[in-house]
Amino acid sequence: MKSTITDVAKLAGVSIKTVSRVINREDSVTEDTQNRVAAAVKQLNYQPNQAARNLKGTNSYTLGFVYDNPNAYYIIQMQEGILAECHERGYELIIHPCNAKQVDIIDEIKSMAKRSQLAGLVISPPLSETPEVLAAIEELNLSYVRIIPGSHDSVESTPCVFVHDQDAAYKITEHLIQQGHTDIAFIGGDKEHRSTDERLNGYMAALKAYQITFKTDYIIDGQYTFDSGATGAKNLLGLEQKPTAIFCCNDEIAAGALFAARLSGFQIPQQLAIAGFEDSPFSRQTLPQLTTAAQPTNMIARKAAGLLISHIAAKRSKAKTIQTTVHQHFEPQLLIRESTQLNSQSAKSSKN
Amino acid sequence: MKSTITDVAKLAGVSIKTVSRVINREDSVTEDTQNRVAAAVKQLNYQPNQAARNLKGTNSYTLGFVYDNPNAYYIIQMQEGILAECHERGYELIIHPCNAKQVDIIDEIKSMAKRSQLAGLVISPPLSETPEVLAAIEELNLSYVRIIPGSHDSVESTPCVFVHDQDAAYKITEHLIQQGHTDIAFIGGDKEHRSTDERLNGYMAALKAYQITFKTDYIIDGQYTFDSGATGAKNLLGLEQKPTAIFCCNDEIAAGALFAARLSGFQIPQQLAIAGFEDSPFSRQTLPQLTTAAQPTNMIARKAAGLLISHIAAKRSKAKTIQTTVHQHFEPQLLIRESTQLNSQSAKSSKN
DNA sequence: ATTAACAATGACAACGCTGTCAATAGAAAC
DNA sequence: GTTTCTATTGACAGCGTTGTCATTGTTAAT
Repeated sequence: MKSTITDVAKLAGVSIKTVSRVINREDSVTEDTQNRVAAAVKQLNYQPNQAARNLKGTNSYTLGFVYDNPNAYYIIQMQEGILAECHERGYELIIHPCNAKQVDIIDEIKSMAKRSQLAGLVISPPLSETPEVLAAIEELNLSYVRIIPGSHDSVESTPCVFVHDQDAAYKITEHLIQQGHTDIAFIGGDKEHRSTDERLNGYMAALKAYQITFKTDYIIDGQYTFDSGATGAKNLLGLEQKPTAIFCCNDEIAAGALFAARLSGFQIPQQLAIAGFEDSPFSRQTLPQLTTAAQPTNMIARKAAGLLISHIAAKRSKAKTIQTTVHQHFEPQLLIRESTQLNSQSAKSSKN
Repeated sequence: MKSTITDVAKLAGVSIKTVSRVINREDSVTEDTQNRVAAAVKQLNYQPNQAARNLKGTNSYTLGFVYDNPNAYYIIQMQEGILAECHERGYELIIHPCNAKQVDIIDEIKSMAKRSQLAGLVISPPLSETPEVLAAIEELNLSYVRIIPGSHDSVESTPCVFVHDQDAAYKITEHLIQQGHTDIAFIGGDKEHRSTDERLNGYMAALKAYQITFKTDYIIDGQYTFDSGATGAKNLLGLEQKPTAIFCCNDEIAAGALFAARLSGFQIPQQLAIAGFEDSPFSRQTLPQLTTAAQPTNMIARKAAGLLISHIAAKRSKAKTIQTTVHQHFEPQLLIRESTQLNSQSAKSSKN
């Protein structure tokens, strides 16, 4: 039933080593031989045994994904992207949820990396922003990619995928401006998260570009929670000069703001436009649905995994020039829905 | 740096086989020897190499988790539970998201099971309710556990963890009754999901137990969506004799119902009580927060993985009596929050 | 024509662990 | 005291793959 490299070799009439060569795309194999082997592989439905491949100490075909993030939706997207890439490139993935605040987090990561003989690690925010964690991995001499909000100006010599929150925030703000708004407020997320700053910067940049002077009253500190959005909106709507639009730092905040505003009798979007950020399920679980910005998390994760695998391969083949830094830009997508759009067909809401 | 079983054996002054015995908790090892080995393991910070363990064809220490579920929150909980158990018992986990509607799903599962040399599979709903998938796994002669809504009356001879949605629904309904309600409506989820029926049964049972005659008007078909909740509530509140409480089949529906009710000017919970189901993040993202029922998904998953591992171990040791069927009951937890509770301190809402 | 160089392939060991079976030692039975 | 049993331990092969190095055949250089 289960075929091994030996079976393939026999069928193809070559040695197991040659089969191995074909599998691993090494050079020095005749095209003819390659074809014969490929045919045999197909016929026997042969799958290399991962355990055996990993055993030969030198290299491994297992990646790790370490995360600490309360947002299940984000993680699942991430994970599925990484898995897709791993699958395609013949790697396995070990997933490791953890708690950044835990004392022995460093040991834990080290221990898992060792136990599973990882070839590399994919690290998502906020872990990817934690210097101690990065230092620990560096020390293990393990390859890794980080996914981080920001732009590549700031950054050192390790593979990274940058998520351009700032651009996305700019786009959203711009959209609000184009809808005719000039009194646009901003409700922020947790200050420790780099993303909050990024998004605020995008907001400011858009205002500036359109020569709208911003009011400090309109910038509200908050957290990434529903309550924070509700409170923020209540405060904003109690101002002398109310804003006509609110850009919320994520969808949860926006959902809270929307709820509070509607309860206070505001018509959305007629009297107040509200935009979120992230394209989480929350943005579709409101009435009306929220305009938001989507980062292609799945693709970002996939790209990150791809980068990592290539990096590992380069390292393996002792390439003199390992291209250590790789920049990757992802265009965020603006999802315009009913919460900001005045005219249009989408008024019939409710039935999707 | 990285120590192997040989290093441990040397340090402990025993053979590698003995170390192996201690690691795998086989019998026939003196307590004294065990201690010596354990000490050496600790001193060297030894971790068995998983790849090598898996290599010896006969058994593997890798489990698989196959899922197809749109609910990210549920999957993450599930996954973390399984991972915790795997970690504790020295197993690894390969995660495989998939699409049940895909044509070649069966082949896909077979292929992954083979490639990763899985020792067993954990299957969650709705895949765990799909006969073809189960048949395929059966054919692979692979151990597996299923997690399914229902009770053990119905079921065959494979390890299962049953999630008693009915009991939980009963509890919620009972809670509403105890709050003084008699006009209690029900908004259901998708009909294809077994859980919808289970929850409806619980609702009916509670009404019956308290001798409340139910009105067919009060039972609304729906889907597991926010919109469905909003529409359902609107209809219910348009009835001649309005219900004073609504039990929604999950939290998304409840969030929709809550939103619609508040917009129509109803005070929650004073004029209308609303309860959800699942304890998803949605239940905390409303104003007021939703009463709901929590299934301990994490623990359920953990238990399932534990069951599977034990089952595999039994099979391995050629135990004459493999206990094939295992029933496991989990007590759902009632989370009473502001959306149903009239009196009480929790009125101060909003600030958690 | 002879040699050197290179491209393509194969033989074989090794990776770290567990299964099998043999060896030892002490206890129990004769 | 000798034999049998049992509990504890160890020696060694082998899992499926890749790395190393040797071998073959072919082409280019002399």
